[in-house]
Amino acid sequence: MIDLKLLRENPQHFIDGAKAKNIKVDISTFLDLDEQRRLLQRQKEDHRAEQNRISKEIGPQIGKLKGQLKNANEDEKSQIETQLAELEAKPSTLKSEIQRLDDSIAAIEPDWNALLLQVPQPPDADVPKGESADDNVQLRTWSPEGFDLSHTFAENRGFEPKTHLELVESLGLVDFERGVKMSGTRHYMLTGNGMRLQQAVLRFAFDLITNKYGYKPMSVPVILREECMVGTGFFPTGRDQAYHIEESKRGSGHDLFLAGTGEVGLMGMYADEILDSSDLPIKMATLSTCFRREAGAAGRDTAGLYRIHQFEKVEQVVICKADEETSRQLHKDMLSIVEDLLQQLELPYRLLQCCTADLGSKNADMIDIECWMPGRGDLDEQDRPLGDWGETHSASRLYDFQCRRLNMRYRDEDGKTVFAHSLNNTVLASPRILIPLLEMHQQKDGNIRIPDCLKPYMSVDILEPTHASV
RNA sequence: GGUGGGGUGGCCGAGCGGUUGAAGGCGCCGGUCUUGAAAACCGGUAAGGGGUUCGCCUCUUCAUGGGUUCGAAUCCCAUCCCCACCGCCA
Repeated sequence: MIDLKLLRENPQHFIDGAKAKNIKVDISTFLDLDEQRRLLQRQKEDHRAEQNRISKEIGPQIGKLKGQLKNANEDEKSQIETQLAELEAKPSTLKSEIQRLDDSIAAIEPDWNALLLQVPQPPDADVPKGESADDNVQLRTWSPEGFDLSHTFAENRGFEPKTHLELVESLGLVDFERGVKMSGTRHYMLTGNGMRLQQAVLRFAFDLITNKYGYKPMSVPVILREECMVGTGFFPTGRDQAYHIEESKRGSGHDLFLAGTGEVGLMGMYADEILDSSDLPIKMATLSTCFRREAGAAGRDTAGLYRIHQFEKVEQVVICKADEETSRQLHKDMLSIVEDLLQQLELPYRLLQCCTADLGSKNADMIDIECWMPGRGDLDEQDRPLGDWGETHSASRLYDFQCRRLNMRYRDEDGKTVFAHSLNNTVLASPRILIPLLEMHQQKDGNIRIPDCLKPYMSVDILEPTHASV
């Protein structure tokens, strides 16, 4: 959520921000509603103040009279009752007026609130303007020794690469058919060494972030209440991307949603809390199953492990003090952890500065990391893919946007409560990471070399075409 | 699923129709004492919204939403959540 005061002071900044992000939200209607709401509220409060004043004045009188009433004779009784009726009638016009104002406010509030939740965080000034993901800016690339990104895979390695689809088939690493049989399109099963490799790479990533970089290991719920989804900024905009469990329709409690990322649980855990500032920055990592409906992606990346409904992800989240320098530095730190990881995995990657149009509603700034995937991209004359970058990581910098929505604060030196800043980044998501891992480490004979960093986590050094079920 | 008990400030906890925004304690801040610290003692210490001549003023908030009442933390209804025991069960 954006800062309402800032919006009132400088609406143009938010109008421009939404426009840069290609997000449609009617800010001028919101401001009208906001003005009306404030006016009504002020009137109501004036009436309330008056009512409270009267109430304080007549309260003790009523109490006294009621006491007298008990041991009064008939004449006195009727006199006292008249006085009581007079006193009790005093606030009645105020009451009905307050009721009327309340009703008016209640009529405005839902629209007011819905619009406020839709106002996106404006992109930072140093984020490049753009119309689509095509305008993202490459910051730098890295590739392991002996792999020159200006040449094709074949030129580097001396043989034509197979795609990950071909590799998982020949090596028996994935069973797509049965995954689809049970759950439908975009489902899969990792089998044998496929599952071993995924477990290895996840565990390697989790150990790296928690042991080497000191992030606190956490488990999180992935079935969450709507408040968590709204609080983290995934709702209302991304509502159709989440699986919805309609528990309320079964007469029990409330609805639940499946999280698309561990971030929801890691951030939601501190909702409505005032954190101890000496605990900041809080650095946490979780390994969780992620669920995405991929609504609107029909027809895109339908084959293979790239775009699927269920996957595993190691996620890093940082909650820090509300200081731009601090959160910018932490953002860089989080990216460098991923660079360390990908370098150990010996996977070529590039850093992409996302342009304004690609940021989504919650981010002030986002940097994606893409790995080189030889099996992706346009096809050559032989109908073989030329290779392409594929997104594997996304590092978000959000200022206080999430913490505001989650009502997550800390106390600063002066004892004032301040909304914290939050950041998050992928550490590693699988099976998507298996695509570059398999494609880049394939050998001429079709086997897969296991990089050194994964060897402690694997029972084999090389993946060979053994029987799929082993 | 059944029965019972609960949800109060940063935390613990009292209050069960009227100066209760809320006793008491812990924590935190300031002071006295001390060479310094601790202890002890004294004082202060909620959040959010609106307005402001930036001194303050004002409204809301005791799980949430309704209701009763001149007046609700306190009574009634609904919902959510937590705990205990029993049943079932991975």
